This record gives sequence, C-alpha cells and structure tokens, in this order.
Amino acid sequence: MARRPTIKDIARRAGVSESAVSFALNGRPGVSEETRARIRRVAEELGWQPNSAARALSGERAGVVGLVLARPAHTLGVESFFLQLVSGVQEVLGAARTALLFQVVEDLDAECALYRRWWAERRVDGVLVVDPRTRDPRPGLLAGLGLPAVTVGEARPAPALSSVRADDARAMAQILDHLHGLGHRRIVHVAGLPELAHTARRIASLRAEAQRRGLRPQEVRSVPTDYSDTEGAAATRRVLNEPAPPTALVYDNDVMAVAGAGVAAELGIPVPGRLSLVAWDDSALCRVTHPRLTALVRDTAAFGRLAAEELLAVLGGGQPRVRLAEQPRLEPRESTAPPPPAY
Amino acid sequence: MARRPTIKDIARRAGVSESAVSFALNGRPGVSEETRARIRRVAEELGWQPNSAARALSGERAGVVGLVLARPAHTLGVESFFLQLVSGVQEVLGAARTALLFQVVEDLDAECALYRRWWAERRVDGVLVVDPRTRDPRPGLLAGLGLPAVTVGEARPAPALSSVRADDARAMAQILDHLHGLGHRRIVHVAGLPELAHTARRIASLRAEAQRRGLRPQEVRSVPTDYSDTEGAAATRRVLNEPAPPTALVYDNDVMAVAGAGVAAELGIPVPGRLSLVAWDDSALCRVTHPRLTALVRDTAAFGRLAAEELLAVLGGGQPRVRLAEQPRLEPRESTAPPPPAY
DNA sequence: GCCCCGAACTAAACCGCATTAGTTCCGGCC
DNA sequence: GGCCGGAACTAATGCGGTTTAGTTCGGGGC
Repeated sequence: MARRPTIKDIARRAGVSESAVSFALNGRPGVSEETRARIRRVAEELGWQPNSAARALSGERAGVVGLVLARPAHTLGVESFFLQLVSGVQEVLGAARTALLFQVVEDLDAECALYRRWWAERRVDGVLVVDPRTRDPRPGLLAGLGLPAVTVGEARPAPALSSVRADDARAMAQILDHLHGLGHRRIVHVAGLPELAHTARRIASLRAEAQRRGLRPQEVRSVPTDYSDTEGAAATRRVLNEPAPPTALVYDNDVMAVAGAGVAAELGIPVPGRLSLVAWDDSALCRVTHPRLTALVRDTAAFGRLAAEELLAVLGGGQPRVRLAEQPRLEPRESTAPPPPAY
Repeated sequence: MARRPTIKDIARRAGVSESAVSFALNGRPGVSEETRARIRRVAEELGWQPNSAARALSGERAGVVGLVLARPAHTLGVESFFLQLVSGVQEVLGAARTALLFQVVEDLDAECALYRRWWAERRVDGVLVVDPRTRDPRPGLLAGLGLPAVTVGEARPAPALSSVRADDARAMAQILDHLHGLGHRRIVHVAGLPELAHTARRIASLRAEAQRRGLRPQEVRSVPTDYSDTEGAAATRRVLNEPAPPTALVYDNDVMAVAGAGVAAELGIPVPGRLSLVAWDDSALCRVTHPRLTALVRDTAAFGRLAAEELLAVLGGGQPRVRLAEQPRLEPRESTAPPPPAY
C-alpha cells in the first residue's frame, strides 16, 4: 500500500516550507513564479491530491454535496427520472471536483434527521432537495441550519433558498392543446402523489386549462396515485369502467403510462382508436409498447446540470434565485389520435 | 445559522477536559461512570455530532464508502437493478453511520481515475465495485492502492478482495429446466455486454447446460447486446426472422425483455403461443406487459445489503472472502408455455 | 550610506478530534 | 508512615491542510 504524499513531502522535495507549497498550489501570492512552477512540478510527480478531511477541517469546503431520496424502497428503480437527474448533476459537480453524497431513506422524517446529522457532522457543503411538497418542512429546516440548498422542482421556495424547476403549467397546457386539438373532450390526468409540489402544479394547471376551454370538471380531471405501476393500472381500470369513460389519459410518469397501456390492452380497448395515451416523461419504456406512447420529453440530465450549477453558485456566495428549466417538448407518437366519432 | 457544537463546548459545559469528553463519548476507559453519563447528557443536549473531517483526519475512518457507475449517460435509468442495489446497500451503511459517495462516470478509465483521486484525497474508506469485467483493471488497481473493496458480481476477484455474487450458472440452469421441460429446443439468450463477468458466466452456463441436454450450439445460443432496449429489440427481430427461429427467448434484463415482447407483438407472433419469453430480473415492467413476463426474481436489495455488510467486514479488518447471494427464483407467468406442436 | 518597503519566504497557530504521556489523589500494604 | 499502584482525569501532540504573523533580503529613494 503506497503512502499518500502530503504537502510536507512536497516541501521537503522542493526545498521550501510547507506554507510555500500551500501558497503555490492554491494560486495565492507569496511565492515567485519559478518556485510556484517547481512546486507544481513536484506535486505532479508525487501525484499529490489535497487530503479532503484536512481541507474541510481548516475551514474550506468539504467538497461534498448531498442528495437524499425519501421513498419507500419498493417504489424505487423503475422510473428513469432519478438516475438521469443524478447523472446530469454529476457532470457539473465532477468538473468542480465536488462529490455527491447520495442517500435513500424511507420517509421525510428520516430525511430531515439526515440533514441535521450531515450539518452537525459538517459532512456536506450543501444539498439538493428533491420532491418538494406543498407543505414542506425541509426548506425551513435547512434555512435554520444555514445549510445551503437548492430545491429541485419548487416554485416558491423559502426566501433564502435557490430553486430550479420546470414550467409544469405550460407543459400541461401543451398536452391539452394536443389532445383538445385532436378533439378530445373527456380527459383524465392520472397524477402522482398529490402532496408533491409539482403534482399540485400540474393538477392546478389542468383545471385552469380546462376552464379556459369551457370544459367541465367532470369531463377533465385529475386522479391521484402514488406513482406506482399498480396504482396507475388501478386508476386506469377505474376510470375506463365509468359510464362515460375518458377518451384520453395523461400519466404523470412513464411507468404508469405503460401500466395503463397494459390495462387498455387487457380490456380490449384499442389505442389510439378508442383511447389516447400521453406519458409525462419519456424513456425507453414509452418506445417499447405498441403502439409507442406519445410523451412529454424533458431533458432531465440538463435539469440536473442546472440544479448543480445553481448549487455551486450558492456555495460560491451567489444570491438565491429561481431558475426555469428548458421547456419540455411533446413528442407525438402512435398512442394519440382523434377520439372515436361515436363520442 | 447555529454554530455547530464541538467537544470543547461539551468540555466547558460539563466542567471537564476535552480528552475526558473524547474518552466518554467513545466508550473508552479513563472516566468514571457518573462523569461519562454527565458528558453524554451534555452532548445530547447540545446535539453534538463528531465533525467527520476531524475524525477522518485523526486517523479514524472517513465514514464514507464509494460506488462508481461507469455507464454512458443515455443507458442509465430504465433498469431497476441499480437503485434497488443502492437502497439495499444503504440500509446497512446507514445503520453503521457510513455515507455513500455515488458517482456516475462515462467509462472505465474515468472510474479508475476517480479511484486514484479518492484514494489520494482519502475521501473514502473503501469502495464497492460493480459491473466486474472479464479482464478488469480495477481489482489490481485497488489492491495496489490498498483501498479496501468488495466486487459485486465477480466470481474470482483478485486474492486481496472480497466479493459477493449471484450463482448465475445455477440460475441459468433453472431457466433451462423450465424451458426444456416445457418442450423448447431452440432457445436464444439475448445477453448483455459480453465483457461483463456475469454475462460471460451466463453464456458459459447456457452452453454447458445445452450440452448436458444434448442440444446443439445452433439450437441454443447467446447473442450479445449492450443491454439497451434498442439492441434488445434489434436482436429479437434478427433471430425471429431466421429460417428456424427460436421458440423461446431469455433476456438478460427486464428492459430488453419488454422491448422483445414489443417486437413479437409487432411481428404478429403470439406469446406464449408461438414464442416464450423469460426476463432475467423482475420489476414492474415485467408485470405491465401482456402477457406478463415470466421472470427470474432476485432480491436485489438483499444483494446490496450483503455487499455492504461484506465491505464493512473488510473495513473492520475481516479476511477477504467470496459470498454467494440467495438463490434467485423463477416466477412463471403467462409468457412461457410449451412451444407450438408444429415445431 | 542609511532607511524603508515590498517581495519571497518561513514559523507558528488553528481547525476538531484521537491518543499518548503525564499528573493527582486515594486506598492498601508492609 | 512511607511507598506503590491504579483510577480518574488533564496536558500536549499529531493528523494535513490554510492562514496569519513574522523574518530576510535586496533595491530604490533621499
């Protein structure tokens, strides 16, 4: 096991003091250019990297940001959203030599406890808060602790926090444009968890858009689920068995959309002949069903990059602000068509 | 922003020296039981948590382990395997107050570079190595650095490393038992990346099992893919268009299996009437298709727990060893049936 | 020729904890 | 009564950096 070189090794080898090494490698004044170059060369030779603990201890940043995912274990994994987001986050963090502490916990209480612990342990410089809720204890907690944070998907964060989010209202309007334009008048939105802020925004937007078009609440409405394939399928079955079933369904994620397509197949309802389907979020799933699903395509990795950039900006002392993600695009595929004339 | 309490604060408040506090809170001798209790109480009141950087700096563990996922960004996310694994890993790590540094990188070179950096920065105490390959530079590198590691999915790791893995050979035998028992004689295994060690094991096992049953290589064989829905679909289309197409297909992951089911539907080939499908790894996906897919069910979270336990054991000074995951179970659903009599 | 100043560098303190080397005090023993 | 030993505690050191407070030295100004 090789020994890790320290600045002491560099200092000895370059014939200078340890402080000179520190100055040289951090680009501060106090050493001549020749010395700086020499020290740099030696550090390079030795393959030196600053000990992250020592750095963190002497007041610098820890070089770590945290991301907690509070979800029951069994709902994990099928959705493409998270790994995409995380991969975008890391593109930006990696370039800034910042690591990502990632943790999956069972619920919101555990998440809050974890923030407290991370703060007390000085383990992270800041956190990305995902799945913001309508009444969310986290922004207040983080603001109180003074732990820098960026909420991902929140419209009105606590004043002290930055936020990045998508324009869900406009996206929903886009979907309604598409379906209404095709002639659909009875539309059900199979929504995700209603406590989540973005779900609430989508539901509100659906209602507003419907009203704007003179459609009544019994014709166009949202039904809540927990995002799982099971509840997505159950909700689909329920609304399709109503006396005047919808002619179009909008799903809040790809997994439920695929599950819904399965239910339609099982009930013998042709898609898009008698039923149109739209998925919010695209992924391989939407392209492997038959017919392929019309989907709202978002660049989730770009969203992650935006979030990471914003967090780094906050860590660098920037002012908190709200940034909007690039507008998603509706990709029409074979699962949407005009409703049957009979209706 | 509240100030984080340190042992100095505790010492002052409890009227003892800092060392007494350290002794008391770490359960070592040198303080009386009353004093220990008092110090514990004060620490509790103040909400003290050890500063992770200071701990790491004074020779203790950093309390962090790393996990690097080397995959091009676009192949991320649809598979359920990883988040499940990670959630299992964290159940165990969380209990041991150990954090997980998680990073997504583009390729193996970047992964190796990251291990070097983490090692030099003393950022992690150990790492979990996933996606082991047939000729893998990582175990050698890690052994050379002296960075404790557990490979997840490797049969014969470098002698210095621990490993947890599944018994792919027996699982494959199980699948062949099922299909052969139903009467299938022409079977294609749509495999994942051939460089991955577990893919190689599955391919070898398929060949061995076929031979044992007197089936020829042109009847029972593996075709490689990159795990994506695209290649899974392409491979399916290719083999189904052959003069003597297989009557059963075994897919190395759930995403490809669902994509394959889509291709069969598109080609008008009834499942399971003329074609049986098996997915390696179960997930919501396998239950939303029609028919639902027969799948090899593994407890991936348990696999993650096993890996984390083993890594903690290694960090605690345990001997390197190889541990087998619980045997997976084949869950027959509607996608497998006897082949058509004509064949 | 002396003084002052800034550039270039070194010494030392500090971050928060673990740990080793003392120190104090008390009781038991001869 | 003096000595020894152990329990209970304190002081001091180190981990590997950053940073502040010196120190040295050479050159320019008067």
